[in-house]
Amino acid sequence: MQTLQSHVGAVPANGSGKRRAIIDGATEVFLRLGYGAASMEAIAHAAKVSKQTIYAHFDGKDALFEAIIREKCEDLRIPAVFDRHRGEPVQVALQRIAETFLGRILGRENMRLFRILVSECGRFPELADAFYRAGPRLAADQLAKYLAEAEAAGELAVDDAEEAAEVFFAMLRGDIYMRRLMGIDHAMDEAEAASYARTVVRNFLSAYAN
Amino acid sequence: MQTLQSHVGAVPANGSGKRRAIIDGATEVFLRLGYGAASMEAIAHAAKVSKQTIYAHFDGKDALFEAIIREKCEDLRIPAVFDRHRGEPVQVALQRIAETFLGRILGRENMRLFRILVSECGRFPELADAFYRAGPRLAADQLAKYLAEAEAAGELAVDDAEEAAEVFFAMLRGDIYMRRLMGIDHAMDEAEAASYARTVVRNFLSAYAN
DNA sequence: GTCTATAGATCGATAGAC
DNA sequence: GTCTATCGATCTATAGAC
Repeated sequence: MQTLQSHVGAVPANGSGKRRAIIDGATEVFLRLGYGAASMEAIAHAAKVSKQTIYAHFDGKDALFEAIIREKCEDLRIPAVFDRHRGEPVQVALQRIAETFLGRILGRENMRLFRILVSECGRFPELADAFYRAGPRLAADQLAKYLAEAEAAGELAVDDAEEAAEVFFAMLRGDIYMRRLMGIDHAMDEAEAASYARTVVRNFLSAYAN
Repeated sequence: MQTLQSHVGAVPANGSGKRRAIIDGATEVFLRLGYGAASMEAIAHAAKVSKQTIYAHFDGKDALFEAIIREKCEDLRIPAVFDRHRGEPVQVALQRIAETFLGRILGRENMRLFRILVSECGRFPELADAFYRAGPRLAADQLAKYLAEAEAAGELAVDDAEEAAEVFFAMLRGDIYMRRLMGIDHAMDEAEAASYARTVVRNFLSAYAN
């Protein structure tokens, strides 16, 4: 087994470009077709390399799949939309958070990623866990932290911040998340998302306002 | 092409048993392995018939898959838990509805069915639609009807019954539905479900109580 | 490292005997 | 209708030339 150093060093000027091309091509093919239907030949074609070049960089189909899914999960980590802005009312902050996440979680890339993880959670349980922790769990934890701070500041009445955060995101996903998952509905445009977010925030504040 | 009459009539005493065995075996294998990973040989083995016997009853793998998924979707149609009982408070009715559905939608069979529909919604879009209409959509419509009646009776303040029904089920699914889908969490026991249902009903009534 | 060519296994579907 | 045996296609992974 070669060292990481030599492995990385062995693909310098043009080689690293190949690795990027493989990952990008594999990401596109896996997310579009799913694990089973994605053939190594289709991936090689999408990446514009030969099959053997893929096997020179990755141990096999499983390892390639793991690599691209883990990279996608890292991309999920969201910017800091949960920071409490000085003087910003809770309703405004929640509206901003809701709109941000509606755009993200209902987006095409996230849908494809979630579908493939649901399909393959039996074969790759650790990948589903990685997704959950980098996505829904992290977001809920950060919102819970925000809600707890708002409660401490006397702006909300949440006795269980973690539970409240989960309720917020559950309402945010709502029925359209299921429809999107099954390919029934299309994504919302910004106006629809803003309107739906207002409904969610209103319902949430009805239950947790001070 | 033979008539339906002759086709049904051609599998009488022992033949209809074979057809049942094929459907049962296929259901088990498809829901356990998914569409792609389920081989016709594995299905034949599970049904205790030969592969050719399957092809005598079904046009192919696609047709067999469609048949068993459609049967499963029919099984989803729920009993009448939405009827307004005379004198029953809204809170009690919603609690009963919530507990009933928590047991169903988080159950193992429903999870497996939903996973495979999410995986194959690209290949079989009409099956995903059939599931949605027989399951989540039907339930939400029935709850909306109940909520509208409760509103008319002055027991609730819902200006949009359909929206309120979707919010109710969205909260009911909550975070655990996603965890269950990805195989992270196990199903709730009855005590957990009852406790969680109380939280949902309380939050719902906070937003929509009269 | 990268290519072409192919081995080895498995799958969906079918042929032919009974 | 049901069985055994097999075809043709396709897949992952590898061998060998450069």
